[in-house]
Amino acid sequence: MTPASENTGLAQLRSACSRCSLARLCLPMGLSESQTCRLDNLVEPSAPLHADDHLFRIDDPFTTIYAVRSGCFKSYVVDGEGREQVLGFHLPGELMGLDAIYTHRHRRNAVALDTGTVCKLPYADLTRLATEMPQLQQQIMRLLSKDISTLENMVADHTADERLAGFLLGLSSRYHHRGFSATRFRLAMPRRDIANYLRLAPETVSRILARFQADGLIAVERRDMELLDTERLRQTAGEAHHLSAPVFD
Amino acid sequence: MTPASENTGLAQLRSACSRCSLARLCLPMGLSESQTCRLDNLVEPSAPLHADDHLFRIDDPFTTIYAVRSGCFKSYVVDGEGREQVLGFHLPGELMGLDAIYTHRHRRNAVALDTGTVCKLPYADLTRLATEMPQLQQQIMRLLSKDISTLENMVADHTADERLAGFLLGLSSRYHHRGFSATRFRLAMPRRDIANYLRLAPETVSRILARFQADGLIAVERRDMELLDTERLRQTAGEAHHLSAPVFD
DNA sequence: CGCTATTTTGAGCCGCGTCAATACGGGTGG
DNA sequence: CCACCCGTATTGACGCGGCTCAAAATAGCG
Repeated sequence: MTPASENTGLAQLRSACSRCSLARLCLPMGLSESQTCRLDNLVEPSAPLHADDHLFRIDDPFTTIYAVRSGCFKSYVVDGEGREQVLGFHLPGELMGLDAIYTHRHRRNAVALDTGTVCKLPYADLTRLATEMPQLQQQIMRLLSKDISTLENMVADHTADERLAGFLLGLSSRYHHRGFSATRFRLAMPRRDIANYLRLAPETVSRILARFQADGLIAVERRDMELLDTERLRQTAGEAHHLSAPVFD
Repeated sequence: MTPASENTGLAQLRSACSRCSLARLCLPMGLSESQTCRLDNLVEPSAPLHADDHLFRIDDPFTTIYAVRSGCFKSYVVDGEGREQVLGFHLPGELMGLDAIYTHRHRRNAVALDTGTVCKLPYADLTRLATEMPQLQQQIMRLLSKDISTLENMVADHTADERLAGFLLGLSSRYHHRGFSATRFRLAMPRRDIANYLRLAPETVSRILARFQADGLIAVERRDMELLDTERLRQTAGEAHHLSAPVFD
């Protein structure tokens, strides 16, 4: 192998947002090709992670923002009584760690739900680049602002039916934007995590999924989900259109 | 009056973050004196607003970030069935409108609860200045990130007791940071708004306040609130330390 | 094939919302 | 100064959505 091809190989391995199929969903969204190349130099790809591998834990010093490259991740906190509280599921192209900017320490734990990889973005380098690149600054602020909008959606007091319907529609939309089917997908997370995320009991999730199925809204078999009647599902969700963080629309 | 003194007068009127007692809580936090002066040139003070005056409404084009200078403001959305949903109360030094960055349109309504004033910050100018002033960029991102943390606090499924105790402690902390008493303050908002913000029924708020009073935690008379036992109040709040957006600690 | 984690199903109960009535307070006009 | 009125707040009775506890069914895995 020649040094030249070695370099090319290394550059590809080093990340190449410019060639990443997720670029239009991720941090490079809206950046020009040359701007994306400058971003490439910051990004460091991770070794493959496996289920239960943690990316960071609460109170870890905040140095890095993580972008999901493949797989599905979960972020959560643990309260004083040891109860887990799921705060989000993160699909490829989505960022994790943004809420740590304020405290300089992570405010959540982040863990892989299955095998996956991430891109690491050193925050100091990222902000330095952002001062030189107004579009990147804009993009970071837009992503922060979007997280706020999504959380605002979460705080509304929806019924269990609305929450679950909204969650399924949100997942559907996110998978669709990534080139997967909007109506058939595999749930990366157990019922327990879905229930916890939606602030419901696992039993409630099971019961409602069963009823949705009886009503012909969905066909569900363990982790395999099919949306049969998205229109009625949307009516059921009501205001909770996209109960699934972060939202892409 | 000489032109010089006219200019000085105008500059003071034009805002003077440099002289504002709220500077250490607001956007200028962490900026040097000369940096704050550059911010001064952007800021435009508002005419006094009265109760029920709106700053902006949902779907208004987003051009401006608002900083509360005096008074108390409420932000809320209205859902499809016409029900109001309170998303936050905003005290002096706090910013409103940050969640509109993503969509370029406002996602909430903002209204004065009593007589008050705000500072208007044109967003385009602000981001332009931020590219030249890394500390300002940092500060905006920190404030965005803090809003995320606060909302994360809100989404946890606390009991009604925890929510209300957390809300009172949050208000207490915010008043304290502004130089007011941490134990005696006047509620700027009616019970209905408190209940709505905490996702409770107004009747529930009344009942719990009555019980808190019977238990010696507080003394409350209409809008006048006194915290008698903050320690037990904190125990009651549990994880909901600061159920009041945005948080300052 | 047995072991364990996950999911489903059933029974009972409790926190909080809903509905309704009452009390309070601040403003207005006589 | 008092009578009246209306919005806000309180208090009580009752019902329901979703949680808890318990047990059975199913799937993944060594």
